[in-house]
Amino acid sequence: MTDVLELSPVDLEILRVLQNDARTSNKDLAATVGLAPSTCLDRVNRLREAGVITGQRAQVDAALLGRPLEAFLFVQVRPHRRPLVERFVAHLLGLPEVRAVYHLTGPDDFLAHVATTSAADLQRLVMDELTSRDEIARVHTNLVFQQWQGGPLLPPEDRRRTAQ
Amino acid sequence: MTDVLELSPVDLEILRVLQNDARTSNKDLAATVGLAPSTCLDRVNRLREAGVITGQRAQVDAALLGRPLEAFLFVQVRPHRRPLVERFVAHLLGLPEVRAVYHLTGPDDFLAHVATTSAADLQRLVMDELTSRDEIARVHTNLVFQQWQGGPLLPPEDRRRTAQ
DNA sequence: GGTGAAATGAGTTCTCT
DNA sequence: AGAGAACTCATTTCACC
Repeated sequence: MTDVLELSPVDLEILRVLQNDARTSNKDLAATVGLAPSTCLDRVNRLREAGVITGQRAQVDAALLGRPLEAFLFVQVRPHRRPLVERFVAHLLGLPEVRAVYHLTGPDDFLAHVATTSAADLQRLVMDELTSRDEIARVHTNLVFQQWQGGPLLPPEDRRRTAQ
Repeated sequence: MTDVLELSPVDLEILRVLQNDARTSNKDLAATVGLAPSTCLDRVNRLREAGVITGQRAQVDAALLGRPLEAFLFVQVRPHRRPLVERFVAHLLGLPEVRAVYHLTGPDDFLAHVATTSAADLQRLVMDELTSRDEIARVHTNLVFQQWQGGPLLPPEDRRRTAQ
């Protein structure tokens, strides 16, 4: 848990591989980065303990799960005070449609990424779960046409993107 | 690759567990969902082949990697035509700061989630990589104060959130 | 579809460098 | 910090229900 993290080139390679596929076996990972499996396992464990790797989650196809309509909701919370805001965020995170919530600067305080079954479901979400609440001043809704994920996140000095 | 996916309660349990931790061992997963390991492995493979599970990525702490300042960039692309838009998105995805890109409805066409090293780095990103391009009409920048991830994404009929 | 045993292969520990 | 052997345990296959 040091503030100044020393990440060797090998660590960066590990982070790159695991951000592409978190289920890469330790044996394969070791071969890719040029270490013995035992040594490689050690480095991965260090990265976990240091908090650099925070978790690994399976990603799912929202449309195949019956949620083909995604949207971003821009929400203005009226008295922008902490207790109200915390309860509002907790409420959002309890909804099955919510993929992520962001607290932002700017005129709209919160941004929620949601995945809904239909336009009717989206309308219900906005009206019954958001605008019906006292603390919600305004909600703007924008649909998601398409989305892309960036490559692995790496420290600034190691700018190189690999082919894969 | 069927259009109508039949997801049993066991499949949903599997999706829930793997969205929490994609490295859950097949043995543990089988025990959790109440199947023999061999059967469980079969179901997970089916979910992969059906495209329901699209991948699994390690998540990293952007701040610990030296990127403590995250932001959303709202970008208006001027002639909103396909070839221009595709090159613009490809350019964005090639930048090491970009975590995700979304094509949206509304006045701002694109939304980019970025992780930068500093305000100066963010300024450079906006000015040198975005506003300097001919097709970019406008960029609005909002900083991210805090962010939260929603729970596992599940089909609409199975609304229940588990305790975790 | 589900199971359990058997074979294969990986994860993990330990000692040594 | 890294390596390699040895041990342990999980993954995967297959014949059967």
